[in-house]
Parts: sequence; structure tokens; C-alpha cells
Amino acid sequence: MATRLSDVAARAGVSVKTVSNVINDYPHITSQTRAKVEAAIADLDYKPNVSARSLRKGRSDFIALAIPEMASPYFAELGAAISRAAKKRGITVLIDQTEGEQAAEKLVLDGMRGQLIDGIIFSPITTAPARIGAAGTAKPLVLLGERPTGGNFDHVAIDSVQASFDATTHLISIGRRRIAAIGVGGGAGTGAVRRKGYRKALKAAGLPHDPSLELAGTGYHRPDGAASMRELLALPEPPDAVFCFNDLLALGALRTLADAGLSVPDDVAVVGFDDIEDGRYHSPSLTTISPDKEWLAENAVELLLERIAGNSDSTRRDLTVPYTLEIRESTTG
Amino acid sequence: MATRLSDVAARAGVSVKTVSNVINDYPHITSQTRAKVEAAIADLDYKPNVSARSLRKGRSDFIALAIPEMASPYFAELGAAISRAAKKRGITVLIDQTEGEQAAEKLVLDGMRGQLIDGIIFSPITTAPARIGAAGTAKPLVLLGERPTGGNFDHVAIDSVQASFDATTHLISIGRRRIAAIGVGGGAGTGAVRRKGYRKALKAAGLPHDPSLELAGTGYHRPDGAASMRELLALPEPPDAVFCFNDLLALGALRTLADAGLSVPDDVAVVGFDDIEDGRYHSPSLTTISPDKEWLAENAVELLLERIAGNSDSTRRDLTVPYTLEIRESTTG
DNA sequence: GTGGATTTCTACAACGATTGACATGCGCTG
DNA sequence: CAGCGCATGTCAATCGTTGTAGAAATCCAC
Repeated sequence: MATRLSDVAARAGVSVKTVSNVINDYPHITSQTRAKVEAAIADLDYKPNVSARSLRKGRSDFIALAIPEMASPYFAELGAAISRAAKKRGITVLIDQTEGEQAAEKLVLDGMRGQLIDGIIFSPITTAPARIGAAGTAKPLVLLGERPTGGNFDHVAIDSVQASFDATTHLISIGRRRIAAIGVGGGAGTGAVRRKGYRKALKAAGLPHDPSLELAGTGYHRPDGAASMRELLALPEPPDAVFCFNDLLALGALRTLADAGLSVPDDVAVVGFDDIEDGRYHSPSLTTISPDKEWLAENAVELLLERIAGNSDSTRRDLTVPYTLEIRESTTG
Repeated sequence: MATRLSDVAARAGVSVKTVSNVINDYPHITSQTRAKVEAAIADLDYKPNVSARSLRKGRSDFIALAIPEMASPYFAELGAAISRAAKKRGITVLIDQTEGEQAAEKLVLDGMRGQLIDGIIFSPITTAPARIGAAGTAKPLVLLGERPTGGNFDHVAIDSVQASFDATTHLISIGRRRIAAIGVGGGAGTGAVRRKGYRKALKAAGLPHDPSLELAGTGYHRPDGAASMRELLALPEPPDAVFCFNDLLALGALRTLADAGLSVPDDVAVVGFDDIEDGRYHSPSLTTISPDKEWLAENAVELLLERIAGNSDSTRRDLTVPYTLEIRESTTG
């Protein structure tokens, strides 16, 4: 049923290995033979069997991308960018919804899909996966997001502290004085690092730090942002600006503000983080930190492929994703 | 480096065949032996090499999902649901961004990833892929969306005509008389089928059909919806309601309306289609047709797996996805 | 036109899991 | 104790591709 190498060989009147050589660009081949083989390949519409190839070569040209959930816009956009970047290099991406930390970790350690994949790009959302570093993963791994303390693998992330500093400073620059933060967290995760930049900016501007303005919430989705915003509005002295640690939180917060009949940015200014497409089309459009996702994807894939090829020195690398602050209606009207 | 069957056999003190028998649930095995083998498997954290297995068995337990773009919320949500449904059944989903019809079609016909995947779920956005049906695809295929005329494969879709009829009728029921449609298209694709339901509803209510209120636009994203809405507002007699053929178009339209200082739904009511999460949190929240995505995912996967197993009769099946009309602020304030 | 280098191609084994045919050993039953 | 059924082992072949080693063909210089 499926045409295989030997069929092509028979048709072209050469040996199986010669066909394989043509396919793999082996140097010493007459242009004549090559033409003959290529004609046979075209005639039979031959496609190499990837299972057999991967079994023999020990390489599949498949990589995995582990993300918490693909329905979340940031991860969807990231996944799309990484798929594109990989496809350009002849690599296929297998997307894994980890749906929580433990599961994610399990995946990484769990035999990497029966040795099918050559490596993994891992993007946790909340806490840094400390234990992942500990367990020696057999396959190359590139980590996206905040860096855990240990671990020996490459790492690509935005400078969350600086970006958060910039976002907060922007709010200060438009005259806000009571600036809340939604999405703070503990440990060394995203929520903690972004809080660091937020506090730093307040301090740099000589503004007081009010703990009641820092909300943790339970997650990083719209409902969490909406709930946190309701809490803030219930304060005796509500904020005049909010820095949300991602865009979904910000969109949830905007929804609460709209429900409360408050004007954005006049009553409360809002800044997000991630620059997902929804924010650009929301009314008001969302001011946000915009990491260069294409850059991130290209470099994460490149880093991983270098590791897989093995022709990179063993020193671990850290890349910092460029970003811009996109100023839109939610802070400037 | 990688543990293989023979390692497990050695550790358990049995033959390779016995281990294989345990893994593949061969009938005659002592619970003792089974326990011993399973312990060895656990100890060594053995995972069968999927390349080898798939090469030998001719089945990989991988299926592909071909969608136009995963960054589009509807497809992201669909992909997430299908991944979940497949994972429940021990199947892994490979997501393919087709980014346009021809490429998509090519993928499907092009050797199905070198026989790695067992089948494909194909979800085109625009026109029905007529040629796909023509070419005899070797592997099982389930088509999502509007059904093309020919082709011999299973098919899962919402009743677009009825749903569009319902959406339009809802607008009529709240007193609208000049109802526009955004996203119409020709042929037998989504844009044509939904227009059919739209026109049917107008006719049923005795409303005139005004061709200038039917906008095709160039795509199905927010900017397309925004542009179409601008066109509608420029009409000598603008509409008092708009039915957008998907939620992204609707969100774009809402943005234009906000920019124009018009009130939704007082000046213009808006209905979408797909029920993506963004619509639920937008202000105003978006009234929309909500297909049951979980149902869709479960059934598409189930259908495909039955085909792959080969224990389904050869008659082709058509399933209709249940849906509801979610009435929200964009039509009721 | 012969020796030796070089190019071009082929035969064979291997990757790891599975399967089938067949042999073997054990505990029972009659 | 013959004979049966069950549980496992042995051996070999197979899936399709590629690396190794070497055979065959070609080329050049003398």
C-alpha cells in the first residue's frame, strides 16, 4: 500500500541505498542517477516513513512545546510562532497541554514520548519548575519564562523586572499615584518577579507602598482579573491605576470597571503584559508590555536545535527577549 | 542510554517476549509474572520506543488536526478540546497550521507525514475543500465544517443554516428591521451557508432583503469586521443590527461602533458566532451562537478512531453539533 | 594499457518492538 | 502415568531506513 524505498529503487533501476543517498544528499552521485531517482520518487509520490527513519537515525525532527493551555491567547500565539519557526527549519512541533505543574513535570521526565521527540521547549506559567532542573533530563530542553535557581539548560525570557518597572513608571508618568498590582505571587515565579519591578518603580518615584493594593488572586485568567478588580474597588480608597501582570487579568479588570460605570483611563488607568490580540481590539484598547514573540520563538527554536545537533558548547545560555511598551487607550484615552 | 525491552526483561528475569506480552495484554500470564514485569517497568521507567512500535504495528496512536491558524481563538479552543478528547483515549494530537487552503490540502494529500499519523481531523475555514474528497486519501479523515459535495469521509458540523436563522430571528425579535450580515461568502463555504440562514430569517419575518447590507470582506478576523462595520456606517441608511458570521468579526465591529460613539445595543445590536471566550468578557458582552465544542471534539475523535480501528461499517456519517444561542449584552443591553 | 586513486554504487547489518511457530516445563485429571 | 492445558522461553522474521564496508566502475598519469 505505502510506497517504500525499495519500490522507488526498483522503478529507478538502482539499489535501495542509492535512493536513500539521493534523499539524504549524499555527495557522490551522478546527476544522471540523481535525475533517474528523483523521477521515480515523483512518479510514485514517495514519502519516507518517519518511524523507520527516526528509529534508525535516533532523530525524528520532532520537538515538543509544553504549555499550560493552548486556549489561552498568549500561549496560542506563542505556539503559533514556535510552530512557524520550527517549520522553517524542517522541524515539526508537538504541542502539549500540561494543565498544571505536576503534569508538566511528569511529561518532561516521562521518557519524552517514547524517544520520539528530539527536545522540548517548556513554558510553565506560574512557579519555576525547580525540580525539573534537578532531574537530569535526557533530552535537550529550553526553558521559557522565569529562570529557576538550578538546572542546566538554556533559557529564554523577557526581563520581567525591567518591563514591570517600565509599565509602572508609565502609569506614574501620567500622574497616577495610587497604583495597584494584580497577579502578584510568591517564590521566584512570574508573579514575584513582576512585583519586584512594580515596587522598584514606586520606590524610584518616591511613592508609598500600600500592601492592600497588591492582589494575588487565584489564577491568570479574565475572571481572576475581574474578581481582583472588584476587591480593589471595594477598598476605602480605590486605586487610580492598575498594573496587571498579564493581559487576560487586565481584560477582566476592564470588564469590572465597565460594569462599575467607571471610565478608563480617566477614573482608573490599566496596563497589561503580553500584548495579546484581544487587547489591541478591546475598547478601550489596552496599554501593555509587548514582548517580541517572533524573536522569542526563533531564538528558542534555534537554541534547542543547536543543542540537539550537539555542536554547541556546553555552557548554558540565557537570552533576553526584546520588548516595547505599547501605549494605547487604557492609559491615554 | 534509553531503556529498552530487553533491559526490562533482564531486570524482571523473564524473556523479552513475556514483557511484550504483558505490555500488550496477552491473555495467558500469571499475576505473579505480570507483577514482576510491571515492577521492572516502573523501576526502569521504561517507555516503549514509539518509532519502533509504530514501524512494526503500522499504528502510531498519533492523529493530526489541521486548522488554518492556532492563534485564532476559536481554533485554539477547538484544538484544546480535541487534544483533551484524544488524550483521554491514549492518542496524541499533532496540530498543523495550514495557513491557507492550498497548503492544507497539500498536507492532507502529501503522504500524511510519512505514515506517522493514523488519521486526520481537518478543519478548513473558508471554502469547502472539494478536491480533498476527490483524491482518495489513504488515511481516515474526519471533516469539520461545511460539507463539500463529494468525498467519502465522516463529517461533523453545526447546522449553520438553522443557527444563522436563529441568530437573525433573535435580532428581529428585539425589534430590529435593518439587519446587516458580515462575513458572507460564495460557493458552499461557511460564508454562503450562514447567509442562507440569515436570508431565510429575513424572509420568514417579511423583511426586505437589501444587498448593500451583506458584506463579504477579505477575511474572518477583527480587522475585517472593523472594516466592514465602517462600510456599513458609511451607508446612507446604516443598519440597526449586525449578524457577524464569527465572533472575531463581531469584536472588530464592536470596536468600530465604539470608535464611532455609537451605543450597543441601543444604536446597533450585534450577534456573533462561535462563542469564544473573548466575547464573554468584552464590554458589552457578545450575544453569539455557541456550538458545543466539547461535544464536537469528543465525537470527531471518536469517529476518527472508529475508522482507524476499522470496525465501523463503511457508510459515511454526518453528525450535527448541538448549539445554543447565548444572549448577552450586545443585544439586550 | 597498466597501476593506483577516486568516484559511484551495492550488500549487509542494525535500530527496537512485535509476532508467529514451536518447544519446554509445570501441575492436574482420569 | 499418559495426556492435557497453561505459562513461558527460544528463535527468527519483519517493519523501512540508514551507516559501514567493500565491490565495481571510472579516471588519470606514466
